Amino acid sequence: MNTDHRSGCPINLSLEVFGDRWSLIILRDMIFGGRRHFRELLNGSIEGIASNILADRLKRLMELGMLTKADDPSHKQKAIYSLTEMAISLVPILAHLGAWGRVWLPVTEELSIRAELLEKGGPPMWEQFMDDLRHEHLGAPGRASGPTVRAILQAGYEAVVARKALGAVRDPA
Amino acid sequence: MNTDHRSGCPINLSLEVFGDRWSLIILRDMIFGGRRHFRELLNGSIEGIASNILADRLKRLMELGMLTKADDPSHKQKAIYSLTEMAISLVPILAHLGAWGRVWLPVTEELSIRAELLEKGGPPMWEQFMDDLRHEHLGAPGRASGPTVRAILQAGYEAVVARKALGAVRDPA
DNA sequence: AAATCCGATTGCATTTTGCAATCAGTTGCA
DNA sequence: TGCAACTGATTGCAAAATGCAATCGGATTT
Repeated sequence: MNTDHRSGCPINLSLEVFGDRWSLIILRDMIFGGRRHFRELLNGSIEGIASNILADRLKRLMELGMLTKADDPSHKQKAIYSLTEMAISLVPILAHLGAWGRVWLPVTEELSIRAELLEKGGPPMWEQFMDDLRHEHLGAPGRASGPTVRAILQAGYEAVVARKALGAVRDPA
Repeated sequence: MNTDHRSGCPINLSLEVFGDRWSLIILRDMIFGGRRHFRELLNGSIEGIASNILADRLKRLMELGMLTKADDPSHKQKAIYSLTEMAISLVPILAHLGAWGRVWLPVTEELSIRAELLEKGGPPMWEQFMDDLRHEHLGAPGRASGPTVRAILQAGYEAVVARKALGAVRDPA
Protein backbone atom coordinates (compact mmCIF):
# COMPACT_ATOMS: atom_id res chain seq x y z
CA MET A 1 0.00 0.00 0.00
CA ASN A 2 1.26 3.39 -0.97
CA THR A 3 1.82 5.70 1.99
CA ASP A 4 2.30 9.16 0.51
CA HIS A 5 -1.09 10.74 0.68
CA ARG A 6 -2.27 14.23 -0.10
CA SER A 7 -3.84 14.48 3.35
CA GLY A 8 -5.25 12.37 6.17
CA CYS A 9 -8.80 13.51 5.49
CA PRO A 10 -11.15 10.53 5.13
CA ILE A 11 -12.90 12.02 2.10
CA ASN A 12 -9.59 12.73 0.40
CA LEU A 13 -8.28 9.26 1.17
CA SER A 14 -11.48 7.73 -0.17
CA LEU A 15 -11.04 9.69 -3.38
CA GLU A 16 -7.49 8.45 -3.65
CA VAL A 17 -8.95 4.93 -3.63
CA PHE A 18 -11.80 5.28 -6.13
CA GLY A 19 -11.69 8.88 -7.33
CA ASP A 20 -11.39 7.90 -10.96
CA ARG A 21 -13.72 6.94 -13.75
CA TRP A 22 -13.37 3.17 -13.56
CA SER A 23 -12.65 1.72 -10.12
CA LEU A 24 -16.18 2.09 -8.82
CA ILE A 25 -17.63 0.84 -12.12
CA ILE A 26 -15.68 -2.38 -11.70
CA LEU A 27 -16.85 -2.77 -8.11
CA ARG A 28 -20.41 -2.01 -9.21
CA ASP A 29 -20.26 -4.79 -11.80
CA MET A 30 -18.89 -7.22 -9.25
CA ILE A 31 -21.43 -6.28 -6.57
CA PHE A 32 -24.58 -5.83 -8.65
CA GLY A 33 -23.66 -7.91 -11.67
CA GLY A 34 -22.03 -10.78 -9.79
CA ARG A 35 -19.05 -10.78 -12.11
CA ARG A 36 -15.96 -12.61 -10.91
CA HIS A 37 -13.74 -13.10 -13.98
CA PHE A 38 -11.67 -10.75 -16.11
CA ARG A 39 -13.62 -11.49 -19.28
CA GLU A 40 -16.96 -11.08 -17.56
CA LEU A 41 -15.91 -7.63 -16.40
CA LEU A 42 -14.43 -6.77 -19.79
CA ASN A 43 -17.28 -7.90 -22.03
CA GLY A 44 -20.13 -7.24 -19.63
CA SER A 45 -19.18 -3.60 -19.06
CA ILE A 46 -21.83 -1.41 -20.65
CA GLU A 47 -19.46 1.54 -20.39
CA GLY A 48 -16.86 -0.32 -22.43
CA ILE A 49 -13.74 -0.50 -20.31
CA ALA A 50 -10.49 -1.23 -22.13
CA SER A 51 -8.59 -4.35 -21.19
CA ASN A 52 -5.44 -2.52 -20.13
CA ILE A 53 -7.40 -0.19 -17.87
CA LEU A 54 -9.29 -3.14 -16.39
CA ALA A 55 -6.03 -5.01 -15.73
CA ASP A 56 -4.51 -1.92 -14.13
CA ARG A 57 -7.51 -1.25 -11.89
CA LEU A 58 -7.86 -4.85 -10.77
CA LYS A 59 -4.20 -4.82 -9.79
CA ARG A 60 -4.61 -1.51 -8.02
CA LEU A 61 -7.74 -2.56 -6.16
CA MET A 62 -5.91 -5.67 -4.99
CA GLU A 63 -2.97 -3.62 -3.74
CA LEU A 64 -5.42 -1.40 -1.88
CA GLY A 65 -7.05 -4.36 -0.20
CA MET A 66 -10.42 -4.10 -1.95
CA LEU A 67 -10.09 -7.32 -3.97
CA THR A 68 -8.39 -10.68 -3.79
CA LYS A 69 -7.55 -13.04 -6.62
CA ALA A 70 -7.67 -16.82 -6.57
CA ASP A 71 -7.28 -19.64 -9.07
CA ASP A 72 -10.44 -21.10 -10.47
CA PRO A 73 -10.18 -24.87 -9.77
CA SER A 74 -12.33 -25.66 -12.79
CA HIS A 75 -10.11 -23.87 -15.29
CA LYS A 76 -6.36 -23.52 -14.93
CA GLN A 77 -6.31 -20.17 -16.70
CA LYS A 78 -9.20 -18.52 -14.95
CA ALA A 79 -8.79 -16.25 -12.00
CA ILE A 80 -11.63 -15.52 -9.60
CA TYR A 81 -11.74 -12.07 -8.13
CA SER A 82 -13.37 -11.65 -4.74
CA LEU A 83 -14.52 -8.62 -2.82
CA THR A 84 -13.01 -8.01 0.60
CA GLU A 85 -14.99 -6.67 3.53
CA MET A 86 -13.50 -3.27 2.67
CA ALA A 87 -15.25 -3.37 -0.70
CA ILE A 88 -18.45 -4.97 0.58
CA SER A 89 -18.85 -2.14 3.06
CA LEU A 90 -19.17 0.26 0.14
CA VAL A 91 -22.76 -0.95 -0.42
CA PRO A 92 -24.37 1.93 1.54
CA ILE A 93 -22.29 4.44 -0.41
CA LEU A 94 -23.30 2.87 -3.71
CA ALA A 95 -26.93 2.93 -2.57
CA HIS A 96 -26.73 6.64 -1.75
CA LEU A 97 -24.82 7.37 -4.93
CA GLY A 98 -27.46 5.60 -6.99
CA ALA A 99 -30.24 7.43 -5.20
CA TRP A 100 -28.56 10.77 -5.78
CA GLY A 101 -27.88 10.06 -9.43
CA ARG A 102 -31.47 8.97 -9.94
CA VAL A 103 -32.72 12.34 -8.74
CA TRP A 104 -30.24 14.65 -10.42
CA LEU A 105 -28.91 12.95 -13.53
CA PRO A 106 -30.40 11.69 -16.81
CA VAL A 107 -30.63 8.03 -15.83
CA THR A 108 -32.45 5.46 -17.92
CA GLU A 109 -35.31 3.57 -16.35
CA GLU A 110 -33.92 0.06 -16.75
CA LEU A 111 -30.49 1.00 -15.43
CA SER A 112 -31.86 2.84 -12.41
CA ILE A 113 -34.54 0.42 -11.23
CA ARG A 114 -31.94 -1.37 -9.10
CA ALA A 115 -31.02 1.91 -7.42
CA GLU A 116 -34.69 2.61 -6.82
CA LEU A 117 -35.32 -0.79 -5.24
CA LEU A 118 -32.20 -0.50 -3.12
CA GLU A 119 -33.23 2.95 -1.94
CA LYS A 120 -36.71 1.75 -1.04
CA GLY A 121 -35.30 -1.27 0.77
CA GLY A 122 -33.21 1.04 2.93
CA PRO A 123 -30.48 0.05 5.39
CA PRO A 124 -32.06 -3.34 6.22
CA MET A 125 -31.84 -4.35 2.57
CA TRP A 126 -28.28 -3.05 2.36
CA GLU A 127 -27.33 -5.18 5.35
CA GLN A 128 -28.91 -8.21 3.75
CA PHE A 129 -27.06 -7.46 0.52
CA MET A 130 -23.75 -7.21 2.37
CA ASP A 131 -24.45 -10.51 4.11
CA ASP A 132 -25.13 -12.11 0.74
CA LEU A 133 -21.83 -10.76 -0.57
CA ARG A 134 -19.95 -12.00 2.50
CA HIS A 135 -21.38 -15.44 1.85
CA GLU A 136 -20.51 -15.32 -1.82
CA HIS A 137 -17.04 -13.77 -1.60
CA LEU A 138 -15.75 -14.52 1.88
CA GLY A 139 -17.29 -17.91 2.55
CA ALA A 140 -19.36 -16.60 5.43
CA PRO A 141 -22.41 -18.58 6.55
CA GLY A 142 -25.24 -18.26 4.03
CA ARG A 143 -28.76 -17.04 4.37
CA ALA A 144 -31.54 -19.19 5.80
CA SER A 145 -33.78 -19.00 2.76
CA GLY A 146 -35.25 -16.75 0.13
CA PRO A 147 -33.79 -15.04 -2.92
CA THR A 148 -30.60 -13.03 -2.71
CA VAL A 149 -30.81 -9.27 -2.86
CA ARG A 150 -29.03 -9.36 -6.18
CA ALA A 151 -31.72 -11.72 -7.51
CA ILE A 152 -34.42 -9.34 -6.32
CA LEU A 153 -32.75 -6.41 -8.04
CA GLN A 154 -32.19 -8.44 -11.18
CA ALA A 155 -35.87 -9.47 -11.26
CA GLY A 156 -36.81 -5.80 -11.02
CA TYR A 157 -34.51 -5.01 -13.91
CA GLU A 158 -35.96 -7.75 -16.07
CA ALA A 159 -39.50 -6.69 -15.29
CA VAL A 160 -38.73 -3.20 -16.57
CA VAL A 161 -37.09 -4.57 -19.71
CA ALA A 162 -40.08 -6.81 -20.35
CA ARG A 163 -42.55 -4.00 -19.80
CA LYS A 164 -40.65 -1.70 -22.13
CA ALA A 165 -40.56 -4.42 -24.78
CA LEU A 166 -44.35 -4.72 -24.53
CA GLY A 167 -44.64 -0.96 -24.89
CA ALA A 168 -42.50 -1.12 -27.99
CA VAL A 169 -44.92 -3.65 -29.49
CA ARG A 170 -47.90 -1.42 -28.74
CA ASP A 171 -46.19 1.79 -29.82
CA PRO A 172 -43.58 0.96 -32.45
CA ALA A 173 -41.10 3.74 -33.02
CA MET B 1 -24.89 20.11 -19.89
CA ASN B 2 -23.12 17.54 -21.96
CA THR B 3 -25.36 14.78 -23.25
CA ASP B 4 -23.06 12.04 -24.46
CA HIS B 5 -22.78 9.69 -21.55
CA ARG B 6 -21.15 6.31 -21.23
CA SER B 7 -24.40 4.86 -19.91
CA GLY B 8 -27.62 5.82 -18.14
CA CYS B 9 -26.62 4.01 -14.95
CA PRO B 10 -26.95 6.33 -11.93
CA ILE B 11 -23.63 5.23 -10.48
CA ASN B 12 -21.87 5.79 -13.77
CA LEU B 13 -23.49 9.19 -14.24
CA SER B 14 -22.52 10.17 -10.70
CA LEU B 15 -18.93 9.20 -11.47
CA GLU B 16 -19.04 11.31 -14.60
CA VAL B 17 -19.88 14.25 -12.34
CA PHE B 18 -17.34 13.81 -9.56
CA GLY B 19 -15.30 10.75 -10.49
CA ASP B 20 -12.02 12.62 -10.36
CA ARG B 21 -9.52 13.61 -7.73
CA TRP B 22 -10.62 17.20 -7.17
CA SER B 23 -14.33 17.93 -7.68
CA LEU B 24 -15.44 16.39 -4.40
CA ILE B 25 -12.51 18.01 -2.57
CA ILE B 26 -13.74 21.41 -3.70
CA LEU B 27 -17.29 20.62 -2.62
CA ARG B 28 -15.98 19.32 0.70
CA ASP B 29 -14.15 22.59 1.33
CA MET B 30 -17.25 24.59 0.49
CA ILE B 31 -19.56 22.43 2.61
CA PHE B 32 -17.37 21.74 5.64
CA GLY B 33 -14.98 24.68 5.38
CA GLY B 34 -17.53 27.30 4.40
CA ARG B 35 -15.32 28.58 1.62
CA ARG B 36 -17.00 30.75 -1.01
CA HIS B 37 -14.18 32.50 -2.92
CA PHE B 38 -11.58 31.31 -5.39
CA ARG B 39 -8.63 32.28 -3.20
CA GLU B 40 -10.14 30.68 -0.11
CA LEU B 41 -10.45 27.42 -2.02
CA LEU B 42 -6.98 27.78 -3.52
CA ASN B 43 -5.02 28.69 -0.39
CA GLY B 44 -7.14 26.80 2.12
CA SER B 45 -6.84 23.49 0.31
CA ILE B 46 -4.70 21.16 2.41
CA GLU B 47 -4.30 18.91 -0.61
CA GLY B 48 -2.80 21.80 -2.59
CA ILE B 49 -4.96 22.19 -5.66
CA ALA B 50 -3.43 24.09 -8.57
CA SER B 51 -5.14 27.25 -9.71
CA ASN B 52 -5.78 26.04 -13.25
CA ILE B 53 -7.36 22.83 -11.98
CA LEU B 54 -9.49 24.79 -9.52
CA ALA B 55 -10.65 27.17 -12.26
CA ASP B 56 -11.47 24.26 -14.54
CA ARG B 57 -13.43 22.36 -11.88
CA LEU B 58 -15.39 25.40 -10.73
CA LYS B 59 -16.41 26.02 -14.32
CA ARG B 60 -17.31 22.38 -14.80
CA LEU B 61 -19.32 22.17 -11.59
CA MET B 62 -21.24 25.26 -12.66
CA GLU B 63 -22.00 23.74 -16.06
CA LEU B 64 -23.22 20.62 -14.30
CA GLY B 65 -25.53 22.59 -12.06
CA MET B 66 -23.71 21.95 -8.80
CA LEU B 67 -22.54 25.53 -8.25
CA THR B 68 -23.57 29.06 -9.10
CA LYS B 69 -21.41 32.17 -9.22
CA ALA B 70 -22.41 35.70 -8.22
CA ASP B 71 -20.65 39.04 -7.85
CA ASP B 72 -19.54 40.02 -4.40
CA PRO B 73 -21.14 43.45 -3.79
CA SER B 74 -18.31 44.44 -1.45
CA HIS B 75 -15.53 43.85 -3.95
CA LYS B 76 -15.83 44.32 -7.70
CA GLN B 77 -13.38 41.55 -8.45
CA LYS B 78 -14.62 38.95 -6.03
CA ALA B 79 -16.97 36.18 -7.06
CA ILE B 80 -19.05 34.24 -4.57
CA TYR B 81 -19.63 30.60 -5.33
CA SER B 82 -22.79 29.00 -3.99
CA LEU B 83 -23.88 25.40 -3.68
CA THR B 84 -27.08 24.38 -5.44
CA GLU B 85 -29.56 21.92 -3.97
CA MET B 86 -27.93 19.31 -6.20
CA ALA B 87 -24.65 19.78 -4.35
CA ILE B 88 -26.21 20.19 -0.90
CA SER B 89 -27.92 16.84 -1.31
CA LEU B 90 -24.49 15.21 -1.45
CA VAL B 91 -24.18 15.60 2.33
CA PRO B 92 -25.35 12.04 3.12
CA ILE B 93 -22.89 10.67 0.58
CA LEU B 94 -20.05 12.69 2.07
CA ALA B 95 -21.07 11.46 5.53
CA HIS B 96 -20.96 7.83 4.40
CA LEU B 97 -17.73 8.39 2.50
CA GLY B 98 -16.13 9.90 5.58
CA ALA B 99 -17.35 7.06 7.76
CA TRP B 100 -16.01 4.48 5.34
CA GLY B 101 -12.66 6.21 5.02
CA ARG B 102 -12.36 6.47 8.77
CA VAL B 103 -12.68 2.71 9.11
CA TRP B 104 -10.50 1.55 6.23
CA LEU B 105 -7.94 4.24 5.48
CA PRO B 106 -5.05 5.85 7.38
CA VAL B 107 -6.89 8.99 8.43
CA THR B 108 -5.46 11.46 10.92
CA GLU B 109 -7.40 12.14 14.08
CA GLU B 110 -7.88 15.88 13.59
CA LEU B 111 -9.01 15.51 9.99
CA SER B 112 -11.47 12.72 10.74
CA ILE B 113 -13.14 14.05 13.87
CA ARG B 114 -15.71 15.84 11.71
CA ALA B 115 -16.55 12.59 9.95
CA GLU B 116 -16.88 10.88 13.31
CA LEU B 117 -19.24 13.54 14.68
CA LEU B 118 -21.28 13.52 11.49
CA GLU B 119 -21.55 9.75 11.60
CA LYS B 120 -22.66 9.80 15.24
CA GLY B 121 -25.18 12.55 14.52
CA GLY B 122 -26.74 10.36 11.83
CA PRO B 123 -29.42 11.37 9.32
CA PRO B 124 -31.03 13.97 11.65
CA MET B 125 -27.74 15.85 11.84
CA TRP B 126 -27.29 15.54 8.07
CA GLU B 127 -30.72 17.06 7.53
CA GLN B 128 -29.89 19.91 9.88
CA PHE B 129 -26.61 20.44 8.03
CA MET B 130 -28.41 20.57 4.69
CA ASP B 131 -30.88 23.08 6.09
CA ASP B 132 -27.99 25.23 7.29
CA LEU B 133 -26.45 25.09 3.81
CA ARG B 134 -29.77 25.96 2.16
CA HIS B 135 -29.96 29.00 4.41
CA GLU B 136 -26.39 30.00 3.70
CA HIS B 137 -26.29 29.33 -0.05
CA LEU B 138 -29.87 29.52 -1.28
CA GLY B 139 -31.32 32.17 1.02
CA ALA B 140 -33.75 29.72 2.58
CA PRO B 141 -35.29 30.56 5.97
CA GLY B 142 -32.75 30.21 8.75
CA ARG B 143 -32.71 28.06 11.84
CA ALA B 144 -34.56 29.02 15.01
CA SER B 145 -31.51 29.06 17.24
CA GLY B 146 -28.38 27.25 18.25
CA PRO B 147 -25.02 26.73 16.55
CA THR B 148 -24.78 25.56 12.96
CA VAL B 149 -23.71 22.02 12.26
CA ARG B 150 -20.54 23.37 10.70
CA ALA B 151 -19.77 25.24 13.93
CA ILE B 152 -20.30 22.05 15.93
CA LEU B 153 -17.94 20.13 13.66
CA GLN B 154 -15.40 22.95 13.74
CA ALA B 155 -15.50 23.01 17.54
CA GLY B 156 -14.81 19.29 17.59
CA TYR B 157 -11.87 19.80 15.27
CA GLU B 158 -10.42 22.55 17.43
CA ALA B 159 -10.84 20.49 20.58
CA VAL B 160 -8.75 17.73 19.04
CA VAL B 161 -6.09 20.17 17.90
CA ALA B 162 -5.94 21.70 21.37
CA ARG B 163 -5.73 18.31 23.06
CA LYS B 164 -2.96 17.19 20.72
CA ALA B 165 -1.04 20.40 21.43
CA LEU B 166 -1.27 19.67 25.15
CA GLY B 167 -0.04 16.15 24.54
CA ALA B 168 2.90 17.57 22.62
CA VAL B 169 3.80 19.70 25.64
CA ARG B 170 3.71 16.68 27.94
CA ASP B 171 5.46 14.37 25.49
CA PRO B 172 7.73 16.47 23.28
CA ALA B 173 8.94 14.65 20.18
C1' DA C 1 -6.02 -30.07 -35.52
C1' DA C 2 -8.32 -25.88 -35.43
C1' DA C 3 -10.93 -22.53 -33.28
C1' DT C 4 -12.00 -20.30 -29.25
C1' DC C 5 -11.29 -18.54 -24.78
C1' DC C 6 -8.10 -17.10 -20.79
C1' DG C 7 -5.92 -12.99 -18.37
C1' DA C 8 -3.43 -9.94 -19.61
C1' DT C 9 0.56 -6.87 -22.34
C1' DT C 10 2.32 -3.75 -25.91
C1' DG C 11 2.55 0.30 -28.82
C1' DC C 12 0.88 4.59 -29.79
C1' DA C 13 -1.94 8.78 -30.17
C1' DT C 14 -4.79 11.73 -27.40
C1' DT C 15 -6.19 13.80 -23.21
C1' DT C 16 -5.65 15.17 -18.59
C1' DT C 17 -2.89 16.58 -14.86
C1' DG C 18 0.57 19.08 -12.10
C1' DC C 19 3.35 22.91 -11.58
C1' DA C 20 5.24 27.54 -12.02
C1' DA C 21 4.90 31.82 -13.97
C1' DT C 22 2.12 35.36 -15.33
C1' DC C 23 -1.98 38.41 -16.33
C1' DA C 24 -5.01 42.68 -15.98
C1' DG C 25 -8.05 44.85 -12.93
C1' DT C 26 -9.16 46.19 -7.82
C1' DT C 27 -8.24 47.42 -3.32
C1' DG C 28 -5.96 49.10 0.90
C1' DC C 29 -2.53 51.76 2.81
C1' DA C 30 1.23 55.22 3.20
C1' DT D 1 -0.60 59.69 -5.63
C1' DG D 2 2.00 55.68 -5.71
C1' DC D 3 2.63 51.06 -4.84
C1' DA D 4 2.19 46.62 -2.82
C1' DA D 5 -1.07 43.13 -2.09
C1' DC D 6 -4.91 40.70 -3.66
C1' DT D 7 -8.74 39.36 -7.11
C1' DG D 8 -10.11 35.35 -10.35
C1' DA D 9 -8.14 33.39 -13.45
C1' DT D 10 -4.81 32.05 -18.02
C1' DT D 11 -0.63 30.32 -20.32
C1' DG D 12 3.22 27.21 -21.35
C1' DC D 13 5.13 23.03 -20.76
C1' DA D 14 6.49 18.43 -19.03
C1' DA D 15 4.66 14.26 -17.16
C1' DA D 16 1.20 11.04 -16.42
C1' DA D 17 -3.13 8.84 -17.46
C1' DT D 18 -6.39 7.32 -20.78
C1' DG D 19 -8.45 5.12 -24.93
C1' DC D 20 -7.97 2.06 -28.51
C1' DA D 21 -6.48 -1.76 -31.37
C1' DA D 22 -3.56 -5.41 -31.95
C1' DT D 23 -1.34 -9.12 -29.99
C1' DC D 24 0.58 -12.67 -26.63
C1' DG D 25 1.32 -17.62 -24.89
C1' DG D 26 -1.17 -20.99 -22.69
C1' DA D 27 -5.66 -23.77 -21.86
C1' DT D 28 -9.82 -25.50 -23.35
C1' DT D 29 -13.39 -26.86 -26.49
C1' DT D 30 -14.99 -28.73 -30.76
